Amino acid sequence: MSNLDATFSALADPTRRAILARLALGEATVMELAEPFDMTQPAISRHLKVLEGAGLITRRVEGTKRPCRLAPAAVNEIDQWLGMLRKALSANYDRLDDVLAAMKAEK
Amino acid sequence: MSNLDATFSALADPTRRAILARLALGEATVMELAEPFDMTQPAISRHLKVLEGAGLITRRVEGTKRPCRLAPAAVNEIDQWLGMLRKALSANYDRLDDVLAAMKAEK
DNA sequence: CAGTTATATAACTGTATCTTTATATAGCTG
DNA sequence: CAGCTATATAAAGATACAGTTATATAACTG
Repeated sequence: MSNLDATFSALADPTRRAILARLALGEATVMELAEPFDMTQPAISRHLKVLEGAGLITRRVEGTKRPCRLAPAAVNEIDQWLGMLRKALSANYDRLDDVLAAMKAEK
Repeated sequence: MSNLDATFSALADPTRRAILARLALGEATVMELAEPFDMTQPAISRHLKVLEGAGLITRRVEGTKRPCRLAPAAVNEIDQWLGMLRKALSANYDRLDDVLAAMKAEK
């Protein structure tokens, strides 16, 4: 599984995106992350494992707690890949034949 | 299923990302898209349906062909969501306590 | 119109994913 | 050390997904 596979499929789950949104506010432990969800702790642990595997978060050990925080690597990787699409899209936008085709398709 | 769910899970598949990469070079028909893959035509048709459902491509009718092209909507949506993470990551990077914690974690 | 081409849909199979309950581990605390 | 807290792992079930073959549709072509 390529790293992009792991990253995109990690982001495909709304619970995991919500966890990331929470971590955007700052570090949090597993219990803190689990609290807003109507879901058991093991389920959250698994989601965190997926996020960590994708390089979207890191965890450190602090006694019995495992505080999580956002990691930049995966986001950079996505950005890089999306860059290819963005570039193609803006290039297409500038091409006259594409614009005309789009207009025809709209009617 | 939120639109982000659809978009990210569409991108989680390497075949679909390859199809998008191909479309970044310009419009292509289903057969043209299927050709490089060791996979049957129905499988590709399905992938295209997923990409269309996610708003990543559009198709027009041209006789018996259905040429596909990239669509900007989904990419914009992703960019917007990733923006939240990017912002949080750069904010964290600037915070001294986070930097120190990261250094401690490294040892 | 018959045959071929381009694409879609259906039914099915195998595998992966999300969630749960039950249990294990490891640190903290009285 | 007994028991509580924070987290992880395992087994199991339900649902979703990617692929296949077989078949349908609909437009071109001679």
